[in-house]
Amino acid sequence: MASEDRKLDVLRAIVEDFVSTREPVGSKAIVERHRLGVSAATVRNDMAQLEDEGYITHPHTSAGRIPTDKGYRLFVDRLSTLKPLSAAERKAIEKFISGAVDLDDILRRSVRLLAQVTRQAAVVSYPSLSRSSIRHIELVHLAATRVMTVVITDTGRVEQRVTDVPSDLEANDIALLRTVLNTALSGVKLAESAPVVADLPEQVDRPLRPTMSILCTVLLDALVEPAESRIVIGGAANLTRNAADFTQSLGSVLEALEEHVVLLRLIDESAHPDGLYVSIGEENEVEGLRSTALVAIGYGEQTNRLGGLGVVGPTRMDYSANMSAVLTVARYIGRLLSTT
Amino acid sequence: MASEDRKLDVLRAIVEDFVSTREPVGSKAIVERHRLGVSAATVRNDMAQLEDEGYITHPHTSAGRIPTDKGYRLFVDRLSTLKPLSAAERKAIEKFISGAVDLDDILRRSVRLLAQVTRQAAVVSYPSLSRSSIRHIELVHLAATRVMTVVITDTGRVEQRVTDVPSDLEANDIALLRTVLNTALSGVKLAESAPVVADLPEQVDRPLRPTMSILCTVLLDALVEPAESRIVIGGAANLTRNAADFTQSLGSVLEALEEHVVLLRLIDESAHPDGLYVSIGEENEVEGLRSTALVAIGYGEQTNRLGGLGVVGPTRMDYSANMSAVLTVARYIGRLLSTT
DNA sequence: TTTGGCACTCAGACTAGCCGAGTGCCAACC
DNA sequence: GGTTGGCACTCGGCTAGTCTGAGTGCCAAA
Repeated sequence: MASEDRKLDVLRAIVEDFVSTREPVGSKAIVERHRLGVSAATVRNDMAQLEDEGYITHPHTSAGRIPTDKGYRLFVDRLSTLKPLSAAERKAIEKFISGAVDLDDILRRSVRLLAQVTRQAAVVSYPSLSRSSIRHIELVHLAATRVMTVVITDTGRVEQRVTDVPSDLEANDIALLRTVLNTALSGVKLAESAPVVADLPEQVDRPLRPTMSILCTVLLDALVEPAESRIVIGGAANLTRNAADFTQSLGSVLEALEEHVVLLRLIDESAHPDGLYVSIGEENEVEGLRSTALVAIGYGEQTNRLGGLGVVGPTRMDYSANMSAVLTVARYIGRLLSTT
Repeated sequence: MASEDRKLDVLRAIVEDFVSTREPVGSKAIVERHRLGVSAATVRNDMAQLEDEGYITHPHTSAGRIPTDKGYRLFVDRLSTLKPLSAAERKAIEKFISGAVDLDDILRRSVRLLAQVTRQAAVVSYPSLSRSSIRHIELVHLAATRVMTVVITDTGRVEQRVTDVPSDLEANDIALLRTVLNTALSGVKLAESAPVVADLPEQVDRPLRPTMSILCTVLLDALVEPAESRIVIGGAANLTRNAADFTQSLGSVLEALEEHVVLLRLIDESAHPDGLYVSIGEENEVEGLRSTALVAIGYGEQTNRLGGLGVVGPTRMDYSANMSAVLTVARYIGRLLSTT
């Protein structure tokens, strides 16, 4: 029975070499590039076992080995170490993102940066509405029977809706409604806002109730996580560099990335701030991403997760580097958004 | 000398057949598929002339002809007719876009739709800030010395900024500032707002002036077209279907599409509401799009152009169909945004 | 358990030959 | 003069055959 430790070393060598060379790696190449202290024949025996156990395969008889999804999984779980980013890289991240003027800009810059650093496609989700709380509600009187409702959350997200209301409104009606809304809703978590909103029409004088009812409908619509929730994507061009790696067509990967709703759910459900989430190849729940790997993490604080971000690339990716990049960017924008 | 008219017919046949079959088209194929009333030999003579004049080329000796950029140009300018969309298609467009809840949603839906109908990558630019006018400015008191400024334009675009102000503010200070800002700025075109803003600090009592100055700085920042202006892209996956058509790599096309600043300038400068803009292959000013064709148009009204939209695809595209799709969607959202 | 040796496999690269779509040109025709 | 049929010619793409070498699997010896 071969030494378990050495077998893992062999697997690590295969993953690392395959990631950097893109070529199936043979026994000879391994003994040459890694000082394992054993001969090629021994490595071959180990490789045969690794293959039996499903960690690596053969593209064909006379080729070297490549890791399977299961092999990458083991590598990520047990063999990889986070490569901390260089001080210069951290500095660059900080500098680039901190130049942002608003939430949109922060996220746009983050995704761009992440794509650049990892050389993969990057995804950042907007801070989830339902976990943030209402900071302020503004009513803007556009015309006699036309009102714009603006909801501002503590994460800087702004939702607005325009509605027609049944009766002409005076300036002080608007002021009153505004006061009632803010008194009732300021500081309330969006997830807990529905019952509060339902109760609002009761709190105003009879003549304003129909108007308030309509506003409440609008609010509920704006406060419930919108069906087409927001996500930003960048660096899709990076996928073409590795197009050959996708057993599915590059097209279906791009399509999957454009399915914002699905992608958002993926990122938001899987990525918690306390730990990196890695999904490799067939493990992936999203059909179109079955030939890719996803490295994702939430941002925000343990107790108050805001959103998530990650990178999508070929399963043959530098997990160590990408994991640290994702982690670093998430920590940074988490801090940034928590203190805004 | 061959008949000029027939030569154009031949060019049209070549473009149409090449677009639909993706194969270089030969003289025999033309006489079979199009009733020109002449023999293959005659067509060959015409083709030789068209080639001399630079409208078509040979991939190699024993292959059929394909149009050059110049050939497509002639086709677009003189030979193509708009294929009006079917009533059902129009209905679908209207229905899908009118379900949108806000500006973001309108544009997101438009781009998606355009990509779907044309089966190309689609681009829609946000209504340009500088051409719209201010509908309302809202100040939100976040904390004693912290204020959020929200600018709402008549095109539904909302810009917000958070700032610290030098002195503690009372509720009625905010109310006063809000009134002054709105009195001065409501209805003012953004392009003409700078001098008005500069004058504002004078209009409030001395104690509030420093605060007003800061707010004015913020306003100027928000009102000047932001460097990274907004654009929405969809259907990039469609590009992969035609990847073989791009002499440059698909990657550089995707990269060009991610250069939002450049793309925005392209769309906004070239696309006027009164006419379709078509840029074919080498004509394109953007390096990364030299192997693609762009069909774009502005939306809004002649006198008040809001933004632009278009599709990007291979030069071998169905110009007629794409031009009508672009036109129809532009008209529709132009109307929609002008009446909001 | 490790190692060197050896027969075996097979993708990829290279070559040669064939096929046929399509051209260019020319002489004849209307 | 423009149009046409005929014909020789070109050349990319396909197929089949061959060769090579990297890499394996297995075995017997250390």
